[in-house]
Amino acid sequence: MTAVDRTGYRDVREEILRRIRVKIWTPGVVMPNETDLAAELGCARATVNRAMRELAEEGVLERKRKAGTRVAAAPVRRAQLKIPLVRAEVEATRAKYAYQRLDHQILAAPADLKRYMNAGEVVRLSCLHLADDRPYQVEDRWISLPGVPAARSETFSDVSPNEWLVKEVPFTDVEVTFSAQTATDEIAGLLAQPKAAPVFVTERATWAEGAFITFARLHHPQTYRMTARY
Amino acid sequence: MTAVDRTGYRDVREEILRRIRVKIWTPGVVMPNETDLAAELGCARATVNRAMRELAEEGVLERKRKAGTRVAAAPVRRAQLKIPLVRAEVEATRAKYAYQRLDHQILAAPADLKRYMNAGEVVRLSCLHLADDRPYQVEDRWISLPGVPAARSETFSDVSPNEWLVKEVPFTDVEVTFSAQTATDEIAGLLAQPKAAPVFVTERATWAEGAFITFARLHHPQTYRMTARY
DNA sequence: GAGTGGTCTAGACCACTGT
DNA sequence: CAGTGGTCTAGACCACTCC
Repeated sequence: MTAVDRTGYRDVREEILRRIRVKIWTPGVVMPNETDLAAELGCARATVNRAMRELAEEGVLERKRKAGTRVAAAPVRRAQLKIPLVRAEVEATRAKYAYQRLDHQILAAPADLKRYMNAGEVVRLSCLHLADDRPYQVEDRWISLPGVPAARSETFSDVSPNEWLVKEVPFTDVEVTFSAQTATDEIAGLLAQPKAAPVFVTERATWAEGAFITFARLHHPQTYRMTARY
Repeated sequence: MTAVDRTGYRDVREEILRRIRVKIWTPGVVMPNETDLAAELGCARATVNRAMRELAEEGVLERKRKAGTRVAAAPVRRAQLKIPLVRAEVEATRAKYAYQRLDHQILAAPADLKRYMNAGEVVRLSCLHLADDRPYQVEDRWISLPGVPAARSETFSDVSPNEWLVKEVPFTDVEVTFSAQTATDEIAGLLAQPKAAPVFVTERATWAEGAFITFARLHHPQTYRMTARY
């Protein structure tokens, strides 16, 4: 007895994608509206709405009130990038995670950070993250003391700034940027890479309710891969 | 007259985030269930559900049936990465886009692609994308002929494989990988970069309904930046 | 002005899973 | 087995925007 069950939003989603693949609906062309499609597929309008809304968020459909829903003509697909703690990232590979604080100072905000904060002091940190005792990531970090006063009395000798900040100032607004750069001699040395080796650099700026919190520059050796699906 | 309106899912979302920031709810601790929170905030359970569900998708909350909802203890935040066509990416910077096909052959699938396809022929392409007549991206691409038979008769002399494929085989499943690599002499030359310069490499493998479609390796000069917010 | 998506509600049943 | 989230429904009102 094939239990056909009810038409769920996943079914609607798959049916929509199928019709696009089979070219029943082609890019730029208006599809049926929610009410009609719901009637055709035998489900509530809300079910169709959820399916279409999520496909629109992923960049597959374009929706406009009154104008209706179309298959995206110039698709801008959206991939979800998972951003874990370094520790979790390392431990996910079954490697042993270790952390070393290399440098720790308090100083006036340097010119580099002018984009993020005009004045005030910062905690300046340099750290090394290891996987199975091999260098995994070099972290250069600046924490705004106006933004996070509690950072002044923290030494970061045992807890990485990443983990400390997540507990202290959770769920901030973040901007990440990825690029390929030439390692400085210092970074190359720390990562056990040849001089002028390419490094994968993640730069992360963080705000909480509009107030600047921290900026981090993370350097990975050439072997590093960042992956996403969509 | 302050129009207080109804409590929408965005309001619920903000209220939840506020309570986390103010540490009313802290990482690892169970929050009220949907029914109770809906009653407290004066809205329907479905409204709370949508807010909590979306926050869970972003990695802010962890939800389990029966166990309830908690603030994520080891937050794995999720950033949305927008992946446009190269043309759109270039034109978004108000630069003039141009495309050159450098090489075009049909050959047996090389060993590199064993991970994706065992046998059969492929279209092998090498292309250059330009922004204001300056090299922007070098594209190495392999298109599976078993997967996309129509590719055999296409020359790709005017239309980039990216754009052609999007129209021919829309909305596929994709895996993207980003890394920093050392440019080969050929790539460095095409990108007008010094020898052994670091390049930002995007590798993209594509399937449609389980069938392998194409693999592309995209090389960007060191100046390239990829950005996301969350 | 009219049609479309955007959202909310109240209620229901179900699926999963901790205890 | 009982509590929680997951989803569906039918109906409603609203906001936007094309015509």
